[in-house]
Amino acid sequence: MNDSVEIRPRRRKAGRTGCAVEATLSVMGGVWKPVLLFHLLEGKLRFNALCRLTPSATARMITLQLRELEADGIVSRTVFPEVPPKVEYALTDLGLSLAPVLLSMRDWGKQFQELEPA
Amino acid sequence: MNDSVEIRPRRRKAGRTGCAVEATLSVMGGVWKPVLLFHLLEGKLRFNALCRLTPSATARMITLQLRELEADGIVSRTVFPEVPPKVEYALTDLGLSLAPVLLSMRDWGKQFQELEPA
DNA sequence: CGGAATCCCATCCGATACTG
DNA sequence: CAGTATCGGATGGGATTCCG
Repeated sequence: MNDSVEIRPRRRKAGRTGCAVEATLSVMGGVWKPVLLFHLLEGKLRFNALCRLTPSATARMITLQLRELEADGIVSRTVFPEVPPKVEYALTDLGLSLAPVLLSMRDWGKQFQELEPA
Repeated sequence: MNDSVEIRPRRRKAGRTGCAVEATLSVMGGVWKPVLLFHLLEGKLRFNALCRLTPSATARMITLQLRELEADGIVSRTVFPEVPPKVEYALTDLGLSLAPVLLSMRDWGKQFQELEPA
């Protein structure tokens, strides 16, 4: 399956293109990462719980996004060796430091939803 | 060119999927919108100025993103009828209300860049 | 339960050329 | 200067199936 060729795609694309905002986006860019992180603000969650909280994303996408967040040190993944399997995701300290960003996004979204009757 | 068929793609996808964060992302989601908006926080900018401030994006993408932001009432576009042409982009009041989100993103990115020597 | 692998089509987006 | 038009390759991501 693996041709032993480390692909490593466009990761770290905008690590420091000069703009601090791009650095943030290199970590939490994408449509679902902020949503996943926001849900994790309230505490650790199992995989299926995250799926239920994010119905607009497929399980596949949630897996991929979580893997990237894990690789960036934003979330931790704990596997409990039991049957049936149980995996818990939680924010790391670094992930927790994103709280101000996530909360301001939630606040703005709440305001926006109120003035958008559509 | 136009078959008079309003396509209107996946816009308004996550207007109110229940999660306020998704509502915010439906407006400022995407890789370059936050960057463009952040630059506009400091005042109105001409098209080429935005291009210079966002070298990682092509002019084409900047145009498209600005058009979406304009349609969502986040930025305004002012054309000056002179030669050579001159177009200025600025935040609307609604766009300005995104400042807390943009600033917290900048703050986090700055911190992140400092502890990332790479 | 929590994934990984594969298929495969829709779209994104860069490059290029042209315009008022 | 500030775009638009078009093409074509790359990518994204949904659906499905299978596995420990």
